[in-house]
Amino acid sequence: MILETAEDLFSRNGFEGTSVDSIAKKANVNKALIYYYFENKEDILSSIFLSVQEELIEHLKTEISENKLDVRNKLKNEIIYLRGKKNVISLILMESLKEKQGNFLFKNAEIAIKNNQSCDDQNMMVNEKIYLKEFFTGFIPLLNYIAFEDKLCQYLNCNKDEAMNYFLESFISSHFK
Amino acid sequence: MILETAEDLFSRNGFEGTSVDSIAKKANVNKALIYYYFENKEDILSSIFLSVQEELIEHLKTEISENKLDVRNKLKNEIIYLRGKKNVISLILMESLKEKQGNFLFKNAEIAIKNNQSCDDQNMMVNEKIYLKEFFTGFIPLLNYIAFEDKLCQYLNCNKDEAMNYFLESFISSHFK
Amino acid sequence: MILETAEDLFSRNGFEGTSVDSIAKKANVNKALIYYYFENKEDILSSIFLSVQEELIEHLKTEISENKLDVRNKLKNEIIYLRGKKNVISLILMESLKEKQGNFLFKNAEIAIKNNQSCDDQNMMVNEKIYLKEFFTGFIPLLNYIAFEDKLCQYLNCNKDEAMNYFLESFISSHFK
Amino acid sequence: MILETAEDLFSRNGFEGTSVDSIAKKANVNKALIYYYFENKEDILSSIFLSVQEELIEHLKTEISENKLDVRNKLKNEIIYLRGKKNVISLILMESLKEKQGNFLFKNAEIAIKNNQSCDDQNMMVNEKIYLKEFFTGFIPLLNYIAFEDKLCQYLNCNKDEAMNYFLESFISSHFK
DNA sequence: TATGAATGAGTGTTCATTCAT
DNA sequence: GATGAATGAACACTCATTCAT
Repeated sequence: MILETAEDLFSRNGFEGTSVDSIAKKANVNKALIYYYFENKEDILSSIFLSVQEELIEHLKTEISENKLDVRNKLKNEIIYLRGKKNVISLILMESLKEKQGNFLFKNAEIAIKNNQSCDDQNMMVNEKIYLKEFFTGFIPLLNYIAFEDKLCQYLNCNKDEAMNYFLESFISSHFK
Repeated sequence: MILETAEDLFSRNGFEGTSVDSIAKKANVNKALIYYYFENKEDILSSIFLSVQEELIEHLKTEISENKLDVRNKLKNEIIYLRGKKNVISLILMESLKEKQGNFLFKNAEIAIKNNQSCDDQNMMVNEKIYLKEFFTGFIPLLNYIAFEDKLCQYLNCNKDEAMNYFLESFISSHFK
Repeated sequence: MILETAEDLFSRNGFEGTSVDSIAKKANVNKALIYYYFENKEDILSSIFLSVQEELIEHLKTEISENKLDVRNKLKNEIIYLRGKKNVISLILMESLKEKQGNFLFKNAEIAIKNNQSCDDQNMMVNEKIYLKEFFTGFIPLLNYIAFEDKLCQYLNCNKDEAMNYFLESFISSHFK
Repeated sequence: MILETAEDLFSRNGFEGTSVDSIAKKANVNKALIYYYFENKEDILSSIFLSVQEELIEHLKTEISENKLDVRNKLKNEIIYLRGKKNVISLILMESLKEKQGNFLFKNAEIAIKNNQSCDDQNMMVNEKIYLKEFFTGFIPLLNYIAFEDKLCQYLNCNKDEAMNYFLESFISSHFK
């Protein structure tokens, strides 16, 4: 409950823009209790990141098995799945841009890319070239789509399904030439 | 000087992660003087965003004129230009993900996309489809490359020129099929 | 075990500088258990003081019996004995200087002085004059020597035996003219 | 004003037993203002100690000049002078007993002892032996007398002048044999 | 006895902002 | 323009203490 609330607030206002007080209040727990479970505010963030990573690994396993679908439907399912992770995705993108942050985003991209690689071609190594390609034309656009979808639909005054279809079309035609 | 310092600190630590005190100290000005020039902390951020937008418009004008170059060299020049704007790009990406933020990123993308459009085909409207395509397969990857270039090169243990070439290659082959 | 740990931490960091948490952690007991044995934090301190007083009385009894030794050797033995009580002595000196503290130090001095008096001259009352003399030229220098011995040896860069001998010499020649 | 108040509260309740809040309240200043003048709570303590040391050095200079008086009257004047420093003396004694504290007490004792030495015998070095003698039979009893005078008079139910005379008598006869 | 979880009030410290000059 | 001083509210974090089991 604390972690869910923290994730929500962090993703809305950023890590520094969220007070532990506000987490406590929204999660309906005593502030001191938060410090009973977490060493400090940073530890809350780390815990969120840790559980995301575990979930990602778990998710990638299940993904491999549903091989029957075509690319478009696979991606559609992926987007629907990722929408549920919108908050944490925004948070990761946001915090990864800061100086102090570690390589959480890069590491997770590596995990995901390695996983995809192993489907297509078992022998291919994840070298810099592949990493950069997958990262900037696959990973980043996808995560940013999830993070910006709502706001952008509002800005463009279009509905989400339409936007998703347009995004899918251009993403597929660009990423899987 | 104040704006430059603020831009630097905001981009490193985020808006909320930066105190007006720290800006004053680093810019070597009295803290109260900052409040003489700016209404409040938010106003500093707005001013940065405003000048970025003006600069973007100016930049897009000059870009049109250098039509002699091929796509690759045009992009290379663009990346070299944008590298000088790394801080503010990180800042915009970072802050645009927050709830309270407006549509600054979307507006600037629109300006840039319209500009590009007008080169290729003056009559084509910037509809949702085009916007989404350009935004997620052009604008976002490019800005994220600028923002993450240094950190990612460190993570992958490769040099910037190599990384840029790989990025350019995959960006061109995906974005300009 | 709790009392020993508390004594140790109180003497190092002072009463207010020591948290019940830190006592529990260092004593390897549950924090709530401390409150099962002691009413509150103050009660821990009182218990320490109480047991010190009991020990003092016991100690003074045994002291009388070993009358065969000369002053110097008696004092030497006393210092060696008191060294084992260094922590609690520091604690008493420290806390006795605070406003809220009672007369624990004065009372114990009285007990000790009365005891000494009764050896020399049973009929002599412990009047103010004697008390003040014994307190400030006997009790206080001795306890402070115990409390400061280690730190002072480090400061003066001398060894403990040497320091003790010098202390004994000046203490005897001043206190037992 | 802040320093005076802090000195007062620190000496009553100890450093850790005094909150910055309480200092601000009693000194009638905004709490944040305290942090405008001092880096942190420790810095307040250091500042007190620093000014004490400066005052001590200044005081020792003036002391040398009034050579006409006999020992007893000199000491009496000294006690009257030190009474005005009662708070800070308690504080120093108290804090010096803690683990984390530096050698402030020892250093000041050294300054004072060196000064006295130079009066009596210019050629005599302040070696360990002299230091220990002066520290434990001179410095410590005197400071403790100042620190405990009031409380002890209350405990013994005697008046201050009487107590001072008794103390002076035993101090002189022990320290200046 | 013993413990994990919980809490209200407090801690030191920093914040954005203002004011008098 | 420019500054040192000032402030109330908030900050992250810890405290002594309690409760349910």
